[in-house]
Amino acid sequence: MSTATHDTGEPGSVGEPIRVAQVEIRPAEGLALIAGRVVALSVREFELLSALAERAGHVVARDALFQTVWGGPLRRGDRSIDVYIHKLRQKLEAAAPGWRFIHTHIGFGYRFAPEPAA
Amino acid sequence: MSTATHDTGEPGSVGEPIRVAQVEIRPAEGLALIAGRVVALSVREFELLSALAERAGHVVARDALFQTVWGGPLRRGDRSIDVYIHKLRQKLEAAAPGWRFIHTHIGFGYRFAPEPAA
DNA sequence: CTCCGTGCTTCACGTCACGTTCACGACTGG
DNA sequence: CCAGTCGTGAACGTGACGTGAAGCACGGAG
Repeated sequence: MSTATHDTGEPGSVGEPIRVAQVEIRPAEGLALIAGRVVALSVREFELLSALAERAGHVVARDALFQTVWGGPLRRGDRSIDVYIHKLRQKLEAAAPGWRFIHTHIGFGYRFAPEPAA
Repeated sequence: MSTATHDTGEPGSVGEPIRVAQVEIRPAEGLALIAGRVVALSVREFELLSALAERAGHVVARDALFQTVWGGPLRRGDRSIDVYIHKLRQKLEAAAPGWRFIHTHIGFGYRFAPEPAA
């Protein structure tokens, strides 16, 4: 099931690599590896992916996501999250064709979970 | 670990996960797991399932159900409940073929209880 | 200083999911 | 047989999300 790493640690301590299936995130280096390939991510993209991957398998609310990555309350009508989810999905799919990583839960938020494209 | 659980202990409020047989409900995430599979539910579907599962094994009156999920008195002729029970049954059966979860008690309401279809 | 590339935000518009209501058929109890 | 209740599919208005492009801000190169 879950990749052992049941993180009991706080996300505040940047340093622990996150591994979920074929996805590896190295906070210390600002680097992400998907299916063995290096994926260049910007700061926002990287933190968004981290926030999602840290709670892999769980739905993360848009609210909480924005709070974590942007550091403030999500203003109504703000579409930044959507845009960056889109950019992430593009890069992830480019690195691992045939896989889906970020799932939308309308009205709630997003869930990170590597699955075959079905 | 992460979010400090705001547990009011109130039934119907967002709080602890509900587990009944192979069904797991996570109110905080709007997520349901049936037989180990993630079942994406809309807000209404999710709250309806929660309301039923919270009183698993008991018959919940249509009145009470509507009050809990829709938050108002059930208007005569309103079929919303029926429609959403139908949607729920579809998704539940899709996730766990051969099982029946929601049982009709004509004139009274519905009862949540996982049973083999046989 | 000016030019230019990169990254983040905002805007516009199309698409789709959600929730409500309607319609019709099947079933129940009297 | 009749009236009421439920199952189920479909239509429809609304809002949420996906997505491409434009607009800013910033920093480095020339």
